[in-house]
This record gives sequence, C-alpha cells and structure tokens, in this order.
Amino acid sequence: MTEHAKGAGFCCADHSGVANAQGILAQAEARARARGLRLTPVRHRTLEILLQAHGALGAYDVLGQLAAEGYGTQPPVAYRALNFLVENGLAHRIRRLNAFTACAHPAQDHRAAFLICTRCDSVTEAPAQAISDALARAALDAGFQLDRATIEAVGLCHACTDVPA
Amino acid sequence: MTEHAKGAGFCCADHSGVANAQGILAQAEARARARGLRLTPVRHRTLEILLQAHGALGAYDVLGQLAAEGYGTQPPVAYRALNFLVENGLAHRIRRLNAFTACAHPAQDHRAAFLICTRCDSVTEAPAQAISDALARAALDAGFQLDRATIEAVGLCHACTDVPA
DNA sequence: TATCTGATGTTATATCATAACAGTCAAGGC
DNA sequence: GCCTTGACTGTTATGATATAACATCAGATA
Repeated sequence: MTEHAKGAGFCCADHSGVANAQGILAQAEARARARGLRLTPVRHRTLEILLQAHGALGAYDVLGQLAAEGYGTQPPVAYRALNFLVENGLAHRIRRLNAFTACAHPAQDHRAAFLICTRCDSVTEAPAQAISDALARAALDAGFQLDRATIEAVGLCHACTDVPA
Repeated sequence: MTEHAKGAGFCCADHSGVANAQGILAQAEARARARGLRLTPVRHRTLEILLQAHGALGAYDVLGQLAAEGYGTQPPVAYRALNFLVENGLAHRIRRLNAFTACAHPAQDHRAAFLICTRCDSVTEAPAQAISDALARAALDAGFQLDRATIEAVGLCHACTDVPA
C-alpha cells in the first residue's frame, strides 16, 4: 500500500490513525518491559508510525517517514524494525497487502484474523480464537503440527457497506 | 520459492508431484469445459507444471519452464496464466510463499486452508469449511461483509514430524 | 581497558509483479 | 469472402518488495 487517500472519510472518525493509539502504545511498552525487549528509538518510532497510520503501511512507507526523521534511509532499517515488532507481538504483517499494521491488543497473546476492506483499505484485527481452533482441528486431522497461521479476509468494512458506491 | 530440493525425500512418496495429478488435471479440464473457460496451451501447460511440482512454485519458476518449452519468456506470460488459473478455481496463490499451487479439488467449489511445511516446503490443501464458517461469524460480528479469505498455516507436515532434525 | 554482543547503518542485489503496447488468431456479422 | 471484434499471447520497460553482506557504534561485562 502506497496510496492511502482512497478511503478518506470512511475508515475512521478522525483520520488520526488507530483509535486509542496512546493506550495501545502504552500496552506495547509494558509488554516490551515485561519481556526484556529493547524498544529502541527506531523501533518505538516505527510502532508509533504504524499506530498513526490509516490501514496498513508498506515497509517503504515506514522507511520514508523514518528517513525523513533522521533515521537510516535504506530498506533494512525499516524491515528490521518491522520484523522485530512482528516477532514480538507488537505488530502484524498483512501478507495480502505486503504491509504491516500495529497490533491492536499487544497486552495479550492472542490469535488474530484480519478484515481487509477493499474499498477503503482499512485493516481490522478481529478476535480469531474460534477460527484458530477450527484450523487447529483441520491441522490435526491432516497430521500437521501447527505453528502459526495467517488468516486474512477481504470484503467491505462496516462503514463502506453503508455507502452505495 | 526457488529452492526445491530442500525436502526431497520427505514430502511425498514418488517425487513426481501431486498424487493423482492426472485425475486432478481431468477434473480441471472438466471444470473449464463446464464453465466455458478457455484452457489454452499456455494455461494448460502451466497447470500441468504446477501439478508436477513439489510444493508451490514461484511465478518465475513457472516462467522458466514455460520459456524453456517455447512459450513466452517474460513475466507477464506466467502471471497471466497463473492469475487465470487462480481466478477460475484451478489453482491457488500462497501468499506467504509468493507462490502458486494447483488446486487439489477443482471439481468442487470449496474453501481451502493451506498447511505449509517449513521443513520440506510442501503445501497441503486442507478442507476449510469449518474454519471458513468461524471466520464468517467473526466477520459478521464486526459488521464486515466477507468476500474471500486467505488461510495459511505454517508448521511441520506429517512426514517431517517423524523425522528428528 | 579489552572484548563481546546486539543494534544500526550502508551498499549492492535479489526477487516479485505489473503497466503499456504490438501482434496473432478465431468467431461471427455482413 | 472479408472485415470487425475481442480474447489471447508476446514484448519492453519499469516498479515494488525484500534480503545478503559487511562496517560501525554503544553499552554491558570480564
């Protein structure tokens, strides 16, 4: 995702990114402390950038912001910070979009599914315990030892469903 | 995926690709006929290539084979054929791998989940109706109008679970 | 202080994907 | 017959995503 204006007006109330970004950031910081993770300046800032974004951000979108703020200018800078956040449960990678989004519930370990709106590009994190359980059963039936899973749905978000075209 | 030797010996019995490739190909042809789809030479051959492969194939892997056989040599040739197959239910795109795999059950419309082995790179298509139902409920709860979904699990396949390391 | 480790930064390159346009060919209308 | 049309195939060129490999730096520690 590089074009973010698409859904302006539909995706959220105030266009300032994720609702309760401050609260989520605080949860993420707490999680990092609790686990001895080093939430360094680049990593912290990367998380903030994700939280302030509408929808998911591509690595190069993040890189652009980081570079503009005096951090490194090359792709690995962004990929490393993003991968760190993903590996430690502070962000998610949305494979369908080749993009990343802040985790909405960093306080808990949880299974998440992502609801991707094709009209406004918003990405919503939905609780996925039930889905995950069903997947675990399917894996078991296949003799497959499940590690992690990606569950991504595309369709129209609540706001966009109401709008004709 | 570009390296396919990784799991040789673990992923399947005879290393000749998908079990019952001929039967699946016949089903796919029937589906194409029934729907008036044009399974042209490139498309047909692309499907065969997927069926003969171990695991999923990257678009450039497919392209390499097509090019070697006298078809076009440029990326769009492969992407067009692959996208055609995916759009018409004859193949699946595995987003986690940036790769494609033949549909194992082209005779029926169905929901599928993919079990991706991290050791041997095999990709197994598992029935996903229950998972899909759970996802539909989650979407409904979120007021999300679900269109399609991607469900991909990573872990160890049955064969690789048995092998120590 | 010397050393080690993890983080950050760089250069360079690999990998995946599509836009835009030209040529081909079969089907159907005249 | 022959022309139009539309779908398909092919090309060139470029864009977008991602990582390998190596240099540097700061803080922890022996």
